[in-house]
Amino acid sequence: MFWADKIAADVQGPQVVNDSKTPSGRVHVGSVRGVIVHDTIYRALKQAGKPVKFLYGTDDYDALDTVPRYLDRDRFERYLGWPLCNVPSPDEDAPGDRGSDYAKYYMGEFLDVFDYLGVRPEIYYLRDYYRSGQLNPYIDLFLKNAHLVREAYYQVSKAQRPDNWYPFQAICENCGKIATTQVTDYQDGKIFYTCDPNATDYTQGCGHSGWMSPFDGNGKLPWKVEWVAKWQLLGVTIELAGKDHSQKGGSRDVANAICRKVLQKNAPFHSPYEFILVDGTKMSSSKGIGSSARAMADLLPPELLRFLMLRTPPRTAINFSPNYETITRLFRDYDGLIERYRQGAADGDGGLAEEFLPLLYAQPDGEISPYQPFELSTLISLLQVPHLDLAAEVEQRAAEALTDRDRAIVEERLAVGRHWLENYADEDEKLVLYLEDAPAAAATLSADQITYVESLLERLTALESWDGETLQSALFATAKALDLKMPVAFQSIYRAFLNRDRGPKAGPLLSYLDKQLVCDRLAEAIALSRAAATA
RNA sequence: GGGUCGCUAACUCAACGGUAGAGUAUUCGGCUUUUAACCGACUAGUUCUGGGUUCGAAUCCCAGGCGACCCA
Repeated sequence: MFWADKIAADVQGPQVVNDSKTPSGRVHVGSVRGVIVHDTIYRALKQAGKPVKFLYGTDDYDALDTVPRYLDRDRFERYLGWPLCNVPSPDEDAPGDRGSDYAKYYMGEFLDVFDYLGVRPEIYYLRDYYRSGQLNPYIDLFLKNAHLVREAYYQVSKAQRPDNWYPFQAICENCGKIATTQVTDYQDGKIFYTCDPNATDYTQGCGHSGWMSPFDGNGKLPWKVEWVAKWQLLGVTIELAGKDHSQKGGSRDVANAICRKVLQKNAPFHSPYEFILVDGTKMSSSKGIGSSARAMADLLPPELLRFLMLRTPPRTAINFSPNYETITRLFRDYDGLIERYRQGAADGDGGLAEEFLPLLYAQPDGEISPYQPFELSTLISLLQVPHLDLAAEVEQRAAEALTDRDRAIVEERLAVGRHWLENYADEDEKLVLYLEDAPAAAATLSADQITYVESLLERLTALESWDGETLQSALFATAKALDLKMPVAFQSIYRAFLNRDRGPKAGPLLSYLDKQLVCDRLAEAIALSRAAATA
């Protein structure tokens, strides 16, 4: 059974799936996994006919704890420690509500990716629940039961809290920071707090202290406590967390304990999900282009990005880096499924065969619409042949006449190929034409290949026109005349010009080059190979 | 130091107590316009190691190794 369906099958009654994100800056692609995992569970529940809501929260009362390196440090440093919803937007003229504040700005960016991926939860902003007073009862409850919260922290994560520690972070009335305040008393609906200069290592409190109401947005519950309050307020029944939070004694563990102790009920269904690794190591947002969610959405069509995230069960790490190998494999796997689906292998016992479930859940709109697949690797290759009529080439290679949908997919794949070549391809993954000097492999032709190239040279010299088709014919005719196998013949060309054993269609490739250069190079390859053979 | 997850064919992964499979790569064969394409076939594994449970273990248990990550 597919992992999401298994989760869906195991729960009873109406479900509320929840996930959330702290919009502290640009979001890297690892965060997309949680989004897709929850969305897939949501879809599986719907598929199973169970009543379900899907919520996604913005933790915008969290403090700004670092200025991302892509922002102006001088401008934002003074807001360190402030709730994200009170920090100004990096671009105050941004459209919609993105100009209003920092949280809305970065959440907006992330939500663009949701939209792209067809993920449509009900979005909420924690600031609204704090300011409107909807969290007041829970704030009161946890402040009154501070001893139980301390106990949970201690028992689960061995974190000692002093007896006068209260689970609340006030927004300092004097300096606006939420990260620096410590609450040491709660009486008659008021907290006593101090804005401690040494509370954090990234910003200083102002030293202010006083009594204040903790309600209506004057501050927040600490994260692990807030989690529990959210569950209760929203009726959450399913919420997974990244494995960093899911360790024994980790934040989820603590939250679960608080839930049991204070609310005396079980926490929502939970399961950890793994990270996305790049070259076997965790990705970090400081690695640049490959890692941002936006960048990945710019490279991959939505169904492919979804497919990448959901075909691997949540507990297994996904290895992904945008190199030739990985990217072409992803498309090949996806297209392979599409092809099998198209061939009518879709029906299983009483529904879609299990192997197609990842395909189904990968569709942003929930409908699989098949097409005639084209290998991305082929298209990438074709893209690099100068002067090639791509549309005609694809048309000609197609097994069946192309439909409009097929053409649209090919166009999309070509766009992926171009984008990849421009932004991700290493030099040795690109086709490099050796225009100046003969590459090393030019000296490695076999005796047969030397004969072939000699014969080819004669034929080429006699050619009147220099177009791709004519050249392609000449290459074939020469091989045929010598009764040489095609791969062997063509290898000599690729070695002489590309320093590799295989390459794209050779005729158009050579037609791009000057005739003299081609002839000189072939002669040079013969000479070099002969010299190497006698040496 | 403690913890979580993982280790299966050359590579990426599947099988989750019942004959270890798939894709890719390799190899071989086919293809008179095909050349990073297509078609076909073969090959591919002490399931990290060592113990244990079981009629039966890749699968469950214990110990160790390696790797990634988390917490201190």
